[in-house]
Amino acid sequence: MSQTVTRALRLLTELGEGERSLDQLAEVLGVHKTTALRLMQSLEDERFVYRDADYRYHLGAGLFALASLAMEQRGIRRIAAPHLAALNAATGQTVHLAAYEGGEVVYIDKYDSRHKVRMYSRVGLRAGLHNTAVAKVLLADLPLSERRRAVAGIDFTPHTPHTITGPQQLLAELETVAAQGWAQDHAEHETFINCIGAPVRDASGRAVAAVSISVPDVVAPYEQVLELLPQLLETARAVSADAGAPEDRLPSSPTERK
Amino acid sequence: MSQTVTRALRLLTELGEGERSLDQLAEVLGVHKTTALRLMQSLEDERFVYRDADYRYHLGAGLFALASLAMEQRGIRRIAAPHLAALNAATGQTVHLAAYEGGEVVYIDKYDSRHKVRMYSRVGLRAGLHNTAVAKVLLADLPLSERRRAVAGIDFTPHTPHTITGPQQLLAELETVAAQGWAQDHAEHETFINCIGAPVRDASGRAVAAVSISVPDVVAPYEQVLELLPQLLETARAVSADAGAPEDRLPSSPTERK
DNA sequence: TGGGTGATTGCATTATTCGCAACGCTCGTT
DNA sequence: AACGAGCGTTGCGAATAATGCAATCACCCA
Repeated sequence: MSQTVTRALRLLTELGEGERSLDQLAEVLGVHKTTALRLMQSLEDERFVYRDADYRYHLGAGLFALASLAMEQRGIRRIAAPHLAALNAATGQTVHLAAYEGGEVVYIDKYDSRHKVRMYSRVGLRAGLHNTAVAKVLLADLPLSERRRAVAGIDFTPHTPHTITGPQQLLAELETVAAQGWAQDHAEHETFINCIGAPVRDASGRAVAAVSISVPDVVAPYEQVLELLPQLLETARAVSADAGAPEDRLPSSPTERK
Repeated sequence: MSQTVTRALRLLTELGEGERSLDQLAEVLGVHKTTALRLMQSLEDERFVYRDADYRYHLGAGLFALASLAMEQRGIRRIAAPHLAALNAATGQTVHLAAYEGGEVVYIDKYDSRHKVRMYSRVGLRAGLHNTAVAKVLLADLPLSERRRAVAGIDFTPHTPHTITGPQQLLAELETVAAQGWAQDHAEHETFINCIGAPVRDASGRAVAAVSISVPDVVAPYEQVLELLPQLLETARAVSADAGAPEDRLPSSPTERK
């Protein structure tokens, strides 16, 4: 593990909070400002940061370029985009696209609700593995060994009275999810939000992403959220089809839950 | 300058091209794979990269998170988004948003043409300083000293017969641009593409970004592109107004060129 | 003109990175 | 079932590259 790289990345993360002077950055790392300077010079050289006329550092265009390449590499995002936009337009609700990556589930796209209530989530952030619909969908599709491993690492701190509290319970839930082809988060993450999620499959038949709709209580109660299920499954089906998923892995009509 | 950081960033850039194995990455740097491994471990720790089941490295979610923060910090991008989308929808042409940053001009947003012809540009990439409409707009707004400095650093390699070939010519052109409130690229970058660009100002009155429309010859000739000028200026005006630009810095109707 | 803030550079010290070699793991082959 | 190739990982001395200090420079304001 490289101390130098870790420091440089921490500086980048710090800049994510906003512009910083050299002294402020040195302070963050607890190093001499000379050290911070040289780290920043390298970052500046590669255009990951730039300095404005006041010598303040900002995140730079190199980062954009890289991020936009990364996004393109996730072809599923581009394929999904029009379908997600349509779903967002049709339902007016918050729509997320998430993927499994190295033991965690991260949001890779988001379409905001047309209501004032905004969700606390952002592209690049992790989704809770045991209390979000997208994570359940993705975990449910993993091979059993990896699924167990992922579940074993979860911190089951309850966020709400409905939060799943242990690995056994989650594994059982994942079986249900796998069987029915969709997942829900019934006030498990936030007391006032319900979600439903469905898998998106590519040509390999594996779930490479998950789509979800999130609805706050104030907008619609739980029962009405379930009524959106057909639209969600249809969206997931359309995206999967565009991604070349085999016919027999496409979701059919919703099945009864439990 | 930190060798370690530079290497780590080069690895990230390499991953921008696609997934890579550890050996491939070590090869790129010309170092022992142990060295590459430890750099990557640090990057992985901070979620800038992740490894798939085959131990191949990919760009990771930490990068997305950071880039999306960086985008948010550029408030102008969010403010401009609906107006750019509208301009793109109304004209059907490629629309760019660019900003000046540390001596260069970079694209910070892009809306694709609805025609098959796609432009070679991408969010995060640099725009040529002497052969693009957006750069002319932004350079024209700089204080004279900085403008001269920026112009001094330009490589005036001609791309087309129309490319501006020297600093004097460019500085003169920038005067024109500043006076008329918009810029053009008349086949200066690519023989078959014409652009027009206009400044977006914020509360300080400075040009913090530039909007442009790019049109390939095959879609419409130069003269027709100029007919889009009122729409472009109106868009720039609307974005500037939303960004709190003072009334007297807003563009008025187009003036005659030269 | 002078003092203060903040960035930058030269240099000696040493912590940190580096490459090597050995180990371990997985997978495909015989 | 044993073998071997291919890759990723780890332990450890060698030495390179990062570090902090102090001095210098550049700029702004009183």
